[in-house]
Amino acid sequence: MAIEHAILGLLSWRPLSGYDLKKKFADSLALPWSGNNNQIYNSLVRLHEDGLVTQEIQYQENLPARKVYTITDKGRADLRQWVLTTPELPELHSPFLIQLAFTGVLTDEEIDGLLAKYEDEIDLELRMQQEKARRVSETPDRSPREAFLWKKIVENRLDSYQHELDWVLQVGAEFQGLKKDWEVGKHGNNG
Amino acid sequence: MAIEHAILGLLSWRPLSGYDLKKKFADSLALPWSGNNNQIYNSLVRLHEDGLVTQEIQYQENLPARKVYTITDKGRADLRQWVLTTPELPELHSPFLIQLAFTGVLTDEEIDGLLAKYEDEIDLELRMQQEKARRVSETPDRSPREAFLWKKIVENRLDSYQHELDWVLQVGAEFQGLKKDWEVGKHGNNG
DNA sequence: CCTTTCATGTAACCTGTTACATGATTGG
DNA sequence: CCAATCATGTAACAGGTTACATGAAAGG
Repeated sequence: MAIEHAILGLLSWRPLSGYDLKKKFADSLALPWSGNNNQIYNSLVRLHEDGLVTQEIQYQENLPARKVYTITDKGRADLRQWVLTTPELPELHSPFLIQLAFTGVLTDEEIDGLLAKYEDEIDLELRMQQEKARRVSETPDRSPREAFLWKKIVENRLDSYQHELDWVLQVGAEFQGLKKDWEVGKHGNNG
Repeated sequence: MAIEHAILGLLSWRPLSGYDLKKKFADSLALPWSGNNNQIYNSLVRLHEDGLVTQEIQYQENLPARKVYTITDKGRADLRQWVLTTPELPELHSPFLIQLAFTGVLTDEEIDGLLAKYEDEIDLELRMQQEKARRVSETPDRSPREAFLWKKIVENRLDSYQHELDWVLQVGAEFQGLKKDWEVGKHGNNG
């Protein structure tokens, strides 16, 4: 499971608690998980059972106890092997494209509206992610090589939004241009 | 659920059986589902229960009976409403980026190897999808407007592979250029 | 003889989400 | 007084996959 290896990866940098990991995932642009408890706490139990991490309970004054996890040699070996496995293809989940596929029943204007809404959403999301990327550095105290790769990973994600934005702008523009042809073609209007 | 609306969308074109739908999904570049039985047959049961489709059993000589589903007015209304809902943002699932994020333990050459493998895979997939796009037309007997939109949907998917390919080529090239700097920076090698 | 096509359906599993549950401490 | 932070965990659900199960007919 990828999230277990992502957890192992973060633990290979320094020991962390479940709560720490949760925040890392929630704040990260590079690690695309929501940081929900279920996955993290259950993954940690499995990693512990498999001997890939060790657990140390730290009792604190005035605060709940923390379970701090440290990667083991077995864990490092497992991580290394996983990182070297043959890469999988990326998958794009775009519910909007499905919607667009079945707009046959809509008017040209309704489709214009949908495209415009989608454009606004992508644009907003892109700006927010760019802003977030500017604020937080995800690779403190890491090597220049790792800093470079993480920058490229974040770029990949931001570029895919930019690419989507470019696409919708172009579709919108071409759609405008073609509307007249369609009107001529059918000598009437649609609905 | 999006796949139920995709099914409803296809049924809005013409009545189809579960088996027909399965093939449509399996062959489609625009509809990103594998076409597994579980989803399709269960979705059809739900759509039928909700009165969005009607079912007609067609008995055949020398072949199993077909259950052919036809969209109802209620189904068309439901589809129209869904198509008009506010678009959701696309999600990119890229396990490779997670792998790359934790390559700290690898040598520069091992990372080169990973990038090259990923490039090959994306390139191969892109060619296969392009070939498939050339072979099959997914919008027979549809309006020019719908043909245009479906072309754009397929373009979106192909472009996202092309974009990924461009990205990995650039990362690979930059990585080559920086290797020397890193060597100089640490006056040694890594592993 | 074996594989593919036709056609329907079920079972088991994996990954991910939101929401619920508990409970002390700190800060506005 | 209310919300946020710390910290762990569980439950219910949604969406997707592969594999199993059945069985006739056609084609190489």
